Amino acid sequence: MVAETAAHDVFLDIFDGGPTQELAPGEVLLHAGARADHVYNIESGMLMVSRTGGDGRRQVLSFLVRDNFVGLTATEHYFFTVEAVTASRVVCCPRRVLTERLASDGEAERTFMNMLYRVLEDAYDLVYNLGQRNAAERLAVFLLYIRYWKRLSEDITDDADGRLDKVDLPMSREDIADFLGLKKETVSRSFRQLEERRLISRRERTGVRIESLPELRELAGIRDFASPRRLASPT
Amino acid sequence: MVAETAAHDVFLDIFDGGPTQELAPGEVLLHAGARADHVYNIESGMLMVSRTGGDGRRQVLSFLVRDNFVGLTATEHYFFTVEAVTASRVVCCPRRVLTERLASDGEAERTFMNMLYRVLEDAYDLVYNLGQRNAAERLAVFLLYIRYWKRLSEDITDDADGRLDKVDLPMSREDIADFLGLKKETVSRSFRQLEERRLISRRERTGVRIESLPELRELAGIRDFASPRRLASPT
DNA sequence: CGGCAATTTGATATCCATCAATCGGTGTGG
DNA sequence: CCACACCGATTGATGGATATCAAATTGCCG
Repeated sequence: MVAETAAHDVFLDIFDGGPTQELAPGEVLLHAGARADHVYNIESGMLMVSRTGGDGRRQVLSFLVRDNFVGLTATEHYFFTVEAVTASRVVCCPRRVLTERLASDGEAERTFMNMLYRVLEDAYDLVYNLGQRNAAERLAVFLLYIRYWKRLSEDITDDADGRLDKVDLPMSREDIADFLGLKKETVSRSFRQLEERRLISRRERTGVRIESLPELRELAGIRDFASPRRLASPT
Repeated sequence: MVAETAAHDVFLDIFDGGPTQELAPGEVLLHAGARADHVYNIESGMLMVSRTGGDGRRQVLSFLVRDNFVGLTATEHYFFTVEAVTASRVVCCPRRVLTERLASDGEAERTFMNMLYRVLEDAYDLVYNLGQRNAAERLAVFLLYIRYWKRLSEDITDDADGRLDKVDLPMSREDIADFLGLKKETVSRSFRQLEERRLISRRERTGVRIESLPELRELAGIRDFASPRRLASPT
């Protein structure tokens, strides 16, 4: 895990001293179809990547946190829309700078490619989740996913005091629904179901406490997430 | 498109003279979890990439045809299982050879990375399909997907004689179901539904003729597939 | 405290899964 | 060449999970 961070740092310096941008909740950082001129790194907050069909149906593809990349694409245009879930700060870097860095630095390029592989594995995790699991199982996977991110973005290695079992869900029920391929009412009912089975408890709007991690994992059918770090997301 | 093929050829030569392997329908080329020692290129036939959960649920992640890569992974082990759908022939190459080639040849590495991006876009297409569309829509997308592959693998650029509208589905209904997150009975009923709406007609087990491409596209909610080529698939 | 938006809860409808036959093609042996 | 058996696909009947529509509640912010 530490090695992973170090590897990532190999080219994080392209953002050093770059202009930062503050985003309010709901603010859009970049639109699907716009020219892909820049890449961003997240300094704080949470962003959301989504794709909306011609008929308005929206699929949320991922949630991004600190040190995740935004704006990666092989083409001239962004494929997805990225917006802020919570107040966030991002650093900007011309896409050309990243490109040139990768072209001139073999180690950076290999590291970057490993990042892409991880993102791909995440995408396939989501495919499995949507294709094979029911509503409660999808929500269980989602909670473990968020918990995992929290560990990473807060650099928690030891969880003796159980901080990891209190996860915060700043996104709306509808955002969660669009991520899990469900409707918001079904998400609500699935929360209640997990609560009645004593796997979680809730406080206020966004707070969830994991009461039984083993049972939640069993429901999710997951030992743990395979990828040691989720670093990038193309758009 | 031509440029794309040329770009691909940049490192296809690593397979030159390599040992080939014949696969019978249903034969497994590589297992999830096995050591990732080799990569393969498909010379003929069709393969299928899938992932099976601890409880036996299976998600098919993609179907692969000529010149698709098999066995790509960032880790020491394959993540997915790859098996033959039809009788197939693959060429083998030690993974190290590919790695070294990419490390020493910047152009090859960039080309390879673009392949990865395309695979990622495919994966997100599938996410949208599973998360947001109903059974008939998913099947419509699948048919267009197969049709698109056929165009690529047979190098059809002009379709004056309508060959593209006759697509062949060599995989079983269950394979299709596991790809689309449905059950085989639902796939059957969805075929019938498309037939009753006169969007397709069927001959024998595997033959489908697209009777109204515009209407099929409208149902799928797709103008066309964005990626000019689908080249690789990690495992 | 009051009002608004998000969430939850409730009632019902729809779609897909499940279970159970039947069909149909394919291959085999008489 | 035909009869039969087998296996995948289709069709039918029913059940269950999620969507939809509507109302009540909660939390949030002025």
